[in-house]
Amino acid sequence: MRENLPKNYDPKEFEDRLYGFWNDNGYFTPEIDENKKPYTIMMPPPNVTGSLHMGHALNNTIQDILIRWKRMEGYSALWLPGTDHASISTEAKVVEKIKSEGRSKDELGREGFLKEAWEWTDLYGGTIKNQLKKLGVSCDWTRDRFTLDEMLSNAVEEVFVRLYDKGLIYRGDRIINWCPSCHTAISDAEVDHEDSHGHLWHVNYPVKDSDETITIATTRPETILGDLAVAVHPEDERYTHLVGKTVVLPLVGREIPVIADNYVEMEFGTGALKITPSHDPNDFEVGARHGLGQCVVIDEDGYINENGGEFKGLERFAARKAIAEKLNEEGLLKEVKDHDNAVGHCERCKTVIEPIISKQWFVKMEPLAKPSLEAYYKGEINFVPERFGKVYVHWLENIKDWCISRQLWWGHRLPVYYCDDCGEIIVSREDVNSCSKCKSTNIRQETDTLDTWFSSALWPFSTLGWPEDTEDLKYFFPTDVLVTGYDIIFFWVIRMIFSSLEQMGELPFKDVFLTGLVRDSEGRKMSKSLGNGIDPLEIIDEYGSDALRFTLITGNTPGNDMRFIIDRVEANRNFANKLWNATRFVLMNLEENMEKPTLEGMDLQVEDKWILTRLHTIIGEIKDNMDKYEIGLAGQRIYDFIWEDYCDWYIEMVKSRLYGDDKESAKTAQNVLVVVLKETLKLLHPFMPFITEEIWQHLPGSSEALIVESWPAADTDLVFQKEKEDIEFIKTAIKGIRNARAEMNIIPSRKSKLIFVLENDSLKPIIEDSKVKFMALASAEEIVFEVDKRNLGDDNISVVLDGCEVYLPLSDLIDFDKEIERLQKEKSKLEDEIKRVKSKLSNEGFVSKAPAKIVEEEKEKQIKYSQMLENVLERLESLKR
RNA sequence: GGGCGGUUAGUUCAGCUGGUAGAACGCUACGUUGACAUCGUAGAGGUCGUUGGUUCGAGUCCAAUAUCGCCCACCA
Repeated sequence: MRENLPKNYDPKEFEDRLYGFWNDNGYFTPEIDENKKPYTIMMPPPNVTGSLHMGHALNNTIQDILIRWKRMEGYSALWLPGTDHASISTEAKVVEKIKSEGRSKDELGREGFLKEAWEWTDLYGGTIKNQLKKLGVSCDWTRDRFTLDEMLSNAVEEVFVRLYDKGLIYRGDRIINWCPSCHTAISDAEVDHEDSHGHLWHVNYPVKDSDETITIATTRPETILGDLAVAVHPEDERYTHLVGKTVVLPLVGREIPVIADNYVEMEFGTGALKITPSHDPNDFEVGARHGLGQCVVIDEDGYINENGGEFKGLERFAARKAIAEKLNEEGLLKEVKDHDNAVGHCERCKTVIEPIISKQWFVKMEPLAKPSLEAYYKGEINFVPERFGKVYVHWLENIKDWCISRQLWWGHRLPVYYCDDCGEIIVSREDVNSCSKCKSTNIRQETDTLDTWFSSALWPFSTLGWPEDTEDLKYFFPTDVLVTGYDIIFFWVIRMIFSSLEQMGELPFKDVFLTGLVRDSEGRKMSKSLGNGIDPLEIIDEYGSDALRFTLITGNTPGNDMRFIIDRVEANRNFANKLWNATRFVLMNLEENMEKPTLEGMDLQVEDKWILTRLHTIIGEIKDNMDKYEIGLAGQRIYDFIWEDYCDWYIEMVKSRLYGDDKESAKTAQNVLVVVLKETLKLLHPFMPFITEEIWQHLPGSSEALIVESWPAADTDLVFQKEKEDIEFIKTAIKGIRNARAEMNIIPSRKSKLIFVLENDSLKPIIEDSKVKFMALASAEEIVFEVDKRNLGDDNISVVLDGCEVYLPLSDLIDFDKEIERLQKEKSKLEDEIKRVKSKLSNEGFVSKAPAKIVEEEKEKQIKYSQMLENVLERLESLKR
């Protein structure tokens, strides 16, 4: 059954195969088991027609690590995947597609367009899911959801109706952000403000029946056409006498009042502000306060309408230019200044947003925001890293009503019906055919659809079957952690929280793990327009999924942006290769008949106890790291353990036993090698699932699948303090000897005799016990002990250690000047150390105030280093003679 | 105008509740020892942006400041 591992690490050979193996065996699908604790993560649904980018790769890797870890810890772990219909984004793609075929939305009509959209979805909907599989995501595909699924659409309707009935959804004429290109309203969150260089036009408005003029300042002269007042600050003495008077609107001739309002900043511009209630959110407010009414001059396409007189039909920016010119001609343009300000752009298409008055549907936010803030203040929401809590609070404290209606077709149509006879508005879960008030059948459904985030806000529970009281919902809700990018806190995280508090009465998750952005190697945001995006699939193809995953989660911290450096992927691929080859080594040295590796009845040697101690130490440390979401640190610890402790030291130390005559000792080593390797594979599995599973299945005594093995627990019976210290000493000695030999340019093939001169007997058994290790790892040919170093000649290299000196007689090879130089270096190192320790210990404050333990350690160091220095000095003296 | 983050070895980044600065890559020298050259051994490289403060002791806490970047924001 056990076959050999192929000679080369080739992730392509097994990654897809293992994904299929896991998925086909149902390992991703958790059982609803009351004896187990649930652990739930909802995958942030990518756009249904999107494709995988590094951001997805990062946060899905994190989720996969968490879910695999918890699954191994024995939880019933559900990771629910799905996709988002992404209304505006998908609709734009479909519009573009039909446009390229010479057709338009209007031609197709609603039904026809939706048919196209579904075809598009069917065509591209599977793409990102298949790409995610390449990454190794162990999510439950049997519970795959789509925001337009019937089940989720029911949830959307239910929430809409409930909120409406509670008065939390209302319809109204408000000033909203209009995208003239996407031809829909969008919410505040969907507007990107970009600083742009513009101008500040100072325009004279003549005061009626007077020679006076009042000069206003505006960045948007085209909106003059819609002005309904000029406002000044109530306390602005320059204008007090004009308040209440009337001015004549240039170009238009309309007579409008001068009003006083606190909103006006006296210092800005001229201190006089034109008021255009229909095309500026602030002016809208001012206008409402003063009962100015409305005057719409820009239409939904961004063109001046019939209210614009001679400018009718001009595009808004052309109108700006034309109007500025006309004002200039008429001598009303006092001056034009350069002026930078933030201009709102459509997040999706980058078109400049036009604030317009429009009848739209809104969610009243204040009552929903309040509980969300309270939950946070009570400490019930844990942001990782914590600082994002402030972002959350700031947004909620300044929240405005949420415009949820979109003039789009791809999405959830509002469950709203209008009676054309009596004007009744009916909001209903079921289709409405007749008016509940006048019984008329002259009924039509609202044509608008909902903001795509309205449905994703319900994701944590709509995916589990809510509003039905399903078994899934009862068992898996609330979820445990949300993993997503900090850029969608406003769009999504907050909305899920208030939606869940409102509908479910509890938080949708306890922890919010926020990832940073993956940038290119120069720190730029990856973007299509720059063409600097790195395709995760290409990386996987070249280096393997495990290498990519490991790269994404190490060497960075949550919430901080990271640069994608290809060299790091290569390094991690090399790490996988290292593990692969270490396994091959273990396998080729196993007895054919080994069935189940065990520590039972084994006569553990000192290095066996050392590696077990190291293993069980990191098991504990990794648990701590994982509990704190320090997954990068956890990964780093396993990496170091495998490469340094296991490969560089343990395997090397154990080789002589494997090849030696002592069969029992060899057998013990074999068992420890496999036992430790298998525990290590478990620890590494969440991070590098493919290679670990592949190796696992090749090892003796393995269960059928590592993915469902249980997570290692730290075992104090396998922590051996004495043996650990002994091996640490041996390592230091070997390193010291190697160092000395390298500095003296002694080639490794030239073996040397090691003469140990001990300060006392305590080290003797330890050294004797490790004779073989010195032979192998320090190129020794013989080990002897000498009591009196005066018996040794000068033709030695001397390595000074804590508690002993090691002499290497290599008379013919020794360049004494070099040896003196080397010892001088040792000397100054030790002197520096002693100086540091002494100054610390002579500091009255340190000795009296620092913890006794720290002081004691420093004292011990002083003695140790002094002794070592003495030995070095002695040695130097004898060489100089 | 507010808020936040970065500033640590040539490069990319770690560094938890303060106690002699770490990794990877790169670089230098050596190495065909029976897993691995996608490797091994050894080495060089840092006044932890600057200035103050708290402390016996600060990369680590506090305050200023410089610089880069991000987010929010109704001075038109």
